[in-house]
Amino acid sequence: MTKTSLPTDNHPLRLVGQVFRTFTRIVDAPLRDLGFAVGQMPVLVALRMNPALPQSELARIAGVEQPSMAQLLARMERDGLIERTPDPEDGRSRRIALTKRATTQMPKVKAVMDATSEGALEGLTTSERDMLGKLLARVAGNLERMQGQAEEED
Amino acid sequence: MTKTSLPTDNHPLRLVGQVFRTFTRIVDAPLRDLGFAVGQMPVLVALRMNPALPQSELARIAGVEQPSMAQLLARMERDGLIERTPDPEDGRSRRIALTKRATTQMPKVKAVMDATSEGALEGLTTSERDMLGKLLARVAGNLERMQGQAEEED
DNA sequence: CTTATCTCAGGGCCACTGAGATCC
DNA sequence: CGGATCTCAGTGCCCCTGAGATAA
Repeated sequence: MTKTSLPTDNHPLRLVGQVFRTFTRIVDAPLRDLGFAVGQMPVLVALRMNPALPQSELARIAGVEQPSMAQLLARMERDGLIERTPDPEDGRSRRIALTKRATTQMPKVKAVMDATSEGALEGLTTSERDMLGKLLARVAGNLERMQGQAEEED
Repeated sequence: MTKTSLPTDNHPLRLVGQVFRTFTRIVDAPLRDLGFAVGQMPVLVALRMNPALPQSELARIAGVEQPSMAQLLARMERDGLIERTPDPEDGRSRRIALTKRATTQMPKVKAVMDATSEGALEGLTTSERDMLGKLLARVAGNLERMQGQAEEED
């Protein structure tokens, strides 16, 4: 029972931060070797499911402001991961798509992510994994709701 | 109803990232109003439990390199949150301690963190919270182990 | 004219590596 | 002399706000 008093926080939320940071640190080097970065994952996933999206939509999906997404996409364009082509139907907008090179590399990216995820979940049964996913989804839902409410209070 | 969440990648790990980012975004503003930042939380918790630690120890606790911690502490010193005093027993080292002002503000910081955590966990029963904590702890343990192994492979 | 989309400019935080200075 | 501790300098990423330009 000793355990240098951590009476203050039993918050699972602290653990979430720790898991996130450690995961990021582990995955950072191999992704960098492939020419990718951790922050790009939401964009990659979105573009794999939907091959041509406007910047505003990507910002919405990733939950960041537009200039933040613009900057992220600028880095990705610089690194040859995406292409921006004019939207024929809207002169203000440009469609974002993965380059051939990025598409080719995607399986390796996915392999890195999957292998690390599998390592992280090692020793958990299928039903435990399922439970973890469901609990996290509920927490994520709560937080999204809280964030939405905060935005209405201008 | 477009519903951005096509269940292609169900990794709980993706959810962890989402939870972490949303949580950070929510607490960021109120903490900033109090003069604190999210990245300082590990330091604050460590210093509240142990009132005078060397920089190297804080870096170890937070799991970052020394220059990263030095920079974080420089910002905290600039903002009047910590003080560095010479270590009487080791001329190379300086002891880091919270300022009176920071100590005074700590309850408010804790209140923000606790309230947001509670909101995030809303609707989860006690046993579900417990389960979530235990599963996350196991995942965190797996990742720490993986990170340790990676470091041995220079 | 108003609104939406994107760009540009500038600021801040947090992480890293590499190269020292200083003390044990 | 090593080795530990911290500083300094430079880099990169990702996020923000505010102020435009341009097209719907």
